[in-house]
Amino acid sequence: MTTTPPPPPASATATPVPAPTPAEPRWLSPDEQRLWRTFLQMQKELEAQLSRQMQSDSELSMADFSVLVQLTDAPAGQARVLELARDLRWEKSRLSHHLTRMVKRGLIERAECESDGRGSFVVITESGRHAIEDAAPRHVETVRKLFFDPLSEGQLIQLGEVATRILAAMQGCPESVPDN
Amino acid sequence: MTTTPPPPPASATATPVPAPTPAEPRWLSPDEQRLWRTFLQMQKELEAQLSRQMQSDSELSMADFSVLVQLTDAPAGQARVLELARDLRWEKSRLSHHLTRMVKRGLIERAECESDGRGSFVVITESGRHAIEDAAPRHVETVRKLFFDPLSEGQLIQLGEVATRILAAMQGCPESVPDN
DNA sequence: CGGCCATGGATGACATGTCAACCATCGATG
DNA sequence: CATCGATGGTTGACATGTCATCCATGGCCG
Repeated sequence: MTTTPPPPPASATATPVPAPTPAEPRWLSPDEQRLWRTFLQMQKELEAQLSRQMQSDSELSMADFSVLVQLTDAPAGQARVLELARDLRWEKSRLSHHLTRMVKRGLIERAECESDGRGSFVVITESGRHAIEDAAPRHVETVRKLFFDPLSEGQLIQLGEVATRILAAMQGCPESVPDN
Repeated sequence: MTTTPPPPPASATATPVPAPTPAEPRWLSPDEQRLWRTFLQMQKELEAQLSRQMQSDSELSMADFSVLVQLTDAPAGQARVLELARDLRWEKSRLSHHLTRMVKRGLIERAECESDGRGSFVVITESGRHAIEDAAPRHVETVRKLFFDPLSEGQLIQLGEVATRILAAMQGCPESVPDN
C-alpha cells in the first residue's frame, strides 16, 4: 500500500468542521489505489529488469550506459562535465563521483579544458566504446520486449500523452531539475 | 539518449549476411526514442518529486513510508520480517539494513518471535505512527496533483492496462521477484 | 591592478542498495 | 538422539546517491 489512510485517521473523533489541515485529504479510492500500486510496481520492476539485464550482459549499469551514450552522441566523443550534467539531469556531484568510478574502470578519461582553466572534458576511451557498442543491441532488444512489444500502437501514443502531461504537472515544482 | 545505435554500427563494413549476433538489432525509430526518453524522464522525475516532498514535509523517505504502511495495515502494527520483504518485494538484506536504521530513528522496534526462535517481529512505535499519520495526507495530495489530476478518466484506465501488460511481459524474467 | 562574487568542479561524510557470506534454529530422517 | 539441508535473519564489504563544503579560476567593477 502507499496511500491508504493509515488506520482510520487514528480513532479520529470526527471533527465535522474542516480542521486547520487542508480539510480531509482526498484519499484514494480502492480502484485508484490498485492503479497507483500497479503503476509503481511496474516502474520499479521495469527499472530493475533493465539494470539487471544491462549489468549481467555487459557489465554496465544504466548510469554508465547513459553517460556513454551522451559521449558517443557528442562530437569527438567528448563533452564538458556540466554539459553532461544538464543533459542527463544529474546533480553535478553525482556526476563527478560517477565519472571518477568510470575512469577507474577505464571507460572514460578526463582531459583539461584549455579555454577555461576551471573546467574539464570527459572523453570516451576505446574500451568505453567497445562496452557501449556491445551493450546497446541487447539493451534495445530488452526495451522492445518489455515495453514496446507488449503495447499496441494506440497505447503507445496514449502513453506518450500521459507521460507528457505528468511531466507538465511537475514543471515548476521545487527543483524539477537540479541546480548545478 | 538511451537506445541509439552508438555511432552507425562502428564503421560496420556492412556484412549483408546476418552476423552471428541476432541479426541487426531492432533500433528504435526517432518517434520511439522520443517516447522512450519521455517515459523514462517521467519515471525519474515523478519518483524524485515524491521523495523530495515526503522527505521535506515529513522527514521520511518513500522507503520508510512504505514500511510503515505495511505495518499499520498489519494486525497489532506488527509483522514478520520476511512477510514484509515479500509484500514490499524487497531483498531481505535490504530490508534488514533499512529496519536497523528505522529502529535507530525510533520509528519501529524489533521483537522476538516465540513460535519460531529464528524469526523476529517488527513493531511500529508510537512515534512511527505519528510520523506516518502526519505524512500520509500530504503524500496523497502530491500523488493526486502529479498523477491523478493531470490525467483523464480514460487515460487512467488505459494506463492501468498498460502497466498490467508491461508487468505481464516481465513475469518469468530472471528473478522478477527477489529470492529471499 | 585589487577585490569580489559567480562558475565549474572535486571531495568528504553520510544514507541507501546489492551481493555474498555467515549463523542459529527448524524439521525431517536415519 | 545426531545429522543435515532448508529457513529466517544479520552482517560486512562495497557501489551508488545526496548534501554541504571547499577551492581555483573567470569576469567584472571600482
